[in-house]
Amino acid sequence: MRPRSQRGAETKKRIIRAAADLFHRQGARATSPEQVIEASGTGKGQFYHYFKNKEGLVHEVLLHYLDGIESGNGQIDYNIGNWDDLEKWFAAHVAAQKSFGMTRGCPFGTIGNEVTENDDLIRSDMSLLFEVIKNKLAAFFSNEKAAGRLSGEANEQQMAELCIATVQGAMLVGKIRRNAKAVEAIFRELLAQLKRYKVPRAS
Amino acid sequence: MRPRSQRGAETKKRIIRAAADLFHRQGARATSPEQVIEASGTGKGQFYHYFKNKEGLVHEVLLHYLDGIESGNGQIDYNIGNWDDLEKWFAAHVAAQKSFGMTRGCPFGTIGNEVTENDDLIRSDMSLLFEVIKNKLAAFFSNEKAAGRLSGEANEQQMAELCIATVQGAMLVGKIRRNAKAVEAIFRELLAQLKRYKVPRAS
Amino acid sequence: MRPRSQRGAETKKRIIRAAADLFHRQGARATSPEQVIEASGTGKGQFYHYFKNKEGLVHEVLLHYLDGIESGNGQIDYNIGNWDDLEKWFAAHVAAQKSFGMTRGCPFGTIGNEVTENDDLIRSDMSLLFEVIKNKLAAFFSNEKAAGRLSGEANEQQMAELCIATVQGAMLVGKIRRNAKAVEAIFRELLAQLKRYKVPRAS
Amino acid sequence: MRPRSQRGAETKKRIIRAAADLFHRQGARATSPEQVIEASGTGKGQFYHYFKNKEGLVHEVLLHYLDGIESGNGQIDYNIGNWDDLEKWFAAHVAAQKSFGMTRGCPFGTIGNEVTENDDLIRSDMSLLFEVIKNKLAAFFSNEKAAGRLSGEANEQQMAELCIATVQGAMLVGKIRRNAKAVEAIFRELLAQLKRYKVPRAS
DNA sequence: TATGAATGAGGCTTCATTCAT
DNA sequence: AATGAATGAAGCCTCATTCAT
Repeated sequence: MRPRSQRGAETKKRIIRAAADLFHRQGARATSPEQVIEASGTGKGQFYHYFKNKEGLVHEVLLHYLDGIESGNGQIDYNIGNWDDLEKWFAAHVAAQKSFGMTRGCPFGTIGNEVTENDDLIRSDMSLLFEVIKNKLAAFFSNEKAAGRLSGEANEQQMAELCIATVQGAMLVGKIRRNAKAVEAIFRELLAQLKRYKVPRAS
Repeated sequence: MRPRSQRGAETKKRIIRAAADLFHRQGARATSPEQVIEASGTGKGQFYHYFKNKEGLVHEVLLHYLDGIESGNGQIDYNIGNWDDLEKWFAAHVAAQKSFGMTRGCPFGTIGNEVTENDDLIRSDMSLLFEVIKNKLAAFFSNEKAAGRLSGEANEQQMAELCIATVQGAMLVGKIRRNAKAVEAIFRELLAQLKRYKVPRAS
Repeated sequence: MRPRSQRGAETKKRIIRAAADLFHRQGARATSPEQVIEASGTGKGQFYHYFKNKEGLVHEVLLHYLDGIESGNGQIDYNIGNWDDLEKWFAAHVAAQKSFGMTRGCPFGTIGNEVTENDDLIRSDMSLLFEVIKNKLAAFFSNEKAAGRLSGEANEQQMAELCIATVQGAMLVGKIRRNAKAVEAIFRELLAQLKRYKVPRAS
Repeated sequence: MRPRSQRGAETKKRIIRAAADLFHRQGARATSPEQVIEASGTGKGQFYHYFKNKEGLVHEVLLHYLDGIESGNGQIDYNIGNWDDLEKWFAAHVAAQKSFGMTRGCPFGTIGNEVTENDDLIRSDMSLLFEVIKNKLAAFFSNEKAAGRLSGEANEQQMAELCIATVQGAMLVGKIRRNAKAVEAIFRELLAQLKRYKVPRAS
């Protein structure tokens, strides 16, 4: 048996994980606290003990995703050191989608899409999430540029943003079409485009 | 007073328009029939007289969008004849978003993102919608190719899909960031990439 | 084409017949005017043209049944002249039930059961219906008695009432059990009992 | 204040009792959850906390009746040891009906009559209910037979079924007619018939 | 830390009826 | 005689949350 002080933290984690899965499957709006409670095998009291309200849970789910990105413990590896890693990064997104039979989109996009004018907390969480990812991608492009392997014309920030936007849109299309091939084609096209910025190796 | 045969059709249109706006603002899931009823100035009975249920309304809203695309009466002009038109097409998306203070994403994506495993009707409507748009874009690229103005390497279908995915993702990012500049940058980057396929004019 | 003055009467009949079937299947309470309208292939206006309201329809359905009993045009023959006819009368009830796969009870009982304190019109219709049937049965017993074939101890009214009550109860049991055998057994028992009043023929 | 473990159970009982009364008065179909909630002095949430849905409530009401029959705590005593008890059993049904001014039928029949093809849960509950009652009655007849006080010709099961069916039908007729005398006459007739199976005492 | 009873607002839908043509 | 648009009350149920233990 674990030390008492950790039991609670585990319950909370269990709730967050159950919620993340449900949010991914059906969106946060369509997920009721009850469903999360049931899926996590907890009780109503626990839920409101650990989270102020449903919005608080969404917030923590997003922080959990953020942590996964920054710590490298998440589903997808955001540490991109070379073009191969970038290719794998795209591939990992399709793979994740395939693992759910192409019935889900990107977990971030699914939540982000639902924010409205009043959901400032969640919106800023999402904003941060995209920012962090952008920086990871931009860092790679910058490194390449610094090493003289990327054309001076390349705008690293813009390229990174394009990658994020395309991944979001492609996964949406993939879910709508229930078709992985479409997503792969989009990624292939984008990669082909980006690689045109590559500076040919001196022989 | 209107001829009898149009009375009903107008009420229905009014409901669809009110719904489209609410769905765009807050998503279909977060929009209750009651809100639509109120916004359209109708009664509960009328709502269910014209639509089997809420899903039926979403369906008809999507058909309405489809009609707007095909007839050219929609907000955005999908008839693209040259690179300028394409540029305008992207610009129109940002403009639309700006007109709502960057608080909304793409009306299609907003609905599409909410689709779950069981929403087969809506999913196939969305699928058709994207298909139609893709064909409009692909037709432009094909024409360019046929005219020898686009590299033989270009894959028109893939390019079109990339455009769609990027527009969807960019508008999502734009809504999350509440920032039009980001969207514009993404579109600029994408356009720059696509234009690289252009065959330089013979002098 | 029929003379104009009869077309309306036919529509009304069509509504009544559709309603009778639906009431039998699922009860009057569970049957909405809309269902009747749809089943009869009429329009809303017609319904309220011919019937004051839903209660009015139930009323007319019951009058229709009454007419069937009195005219002999109904499903079941209430003209009982000898013990064989009585036996057939019981058998006809089971047969009717079987024709619906034992999923329905007696059409009268199904409607009668639903009356509440305030349904005075329907209650008195039902009362009349039972009265008419009772008289048909009692008449038979009285004739038998007059002919010296039934014991002087026999109370014809009471016997008739017992028959009606048992038929109602048996058909309920039959529907609940989805079992014709049970109904047949009950009728067999009742008939055996009633026949004990028979005066043995002088040899 | 009550021990915690009983708080919920009492609320549930309160709902069941309120529902049983309303179902008896106006049928289950005509009774809305809201009416039950109001009559039981509970809230909507509690209703659906304790019952999956309205059908679940009907189910539990029937189980409650079943318990009343088996435990002997119900309104009517089903433990019949002699002919006097049987007579009292019939009398108790009329008495119950009278206590409501002959405006209600049998609580079981009222619910059972409303059953349709799709109400499998309720139908099987009703089936069980009738089965249990039948067994109680049949046991009495069997005992009498074993003791040589009932003719060997008597079919105990059939007699029991006849009793049940007749009670159901008679109470329906009683409610329709608003007349206790009619019910009493039917019961009198049935009893007279059944007693003819009695074997005369050896002198 | 944990449980689940309690609350009431609101979501989706059907109903019964009336009205205009 | 016929159609179907319009109305609003009500029916069934879920939601998000708080409270008592």
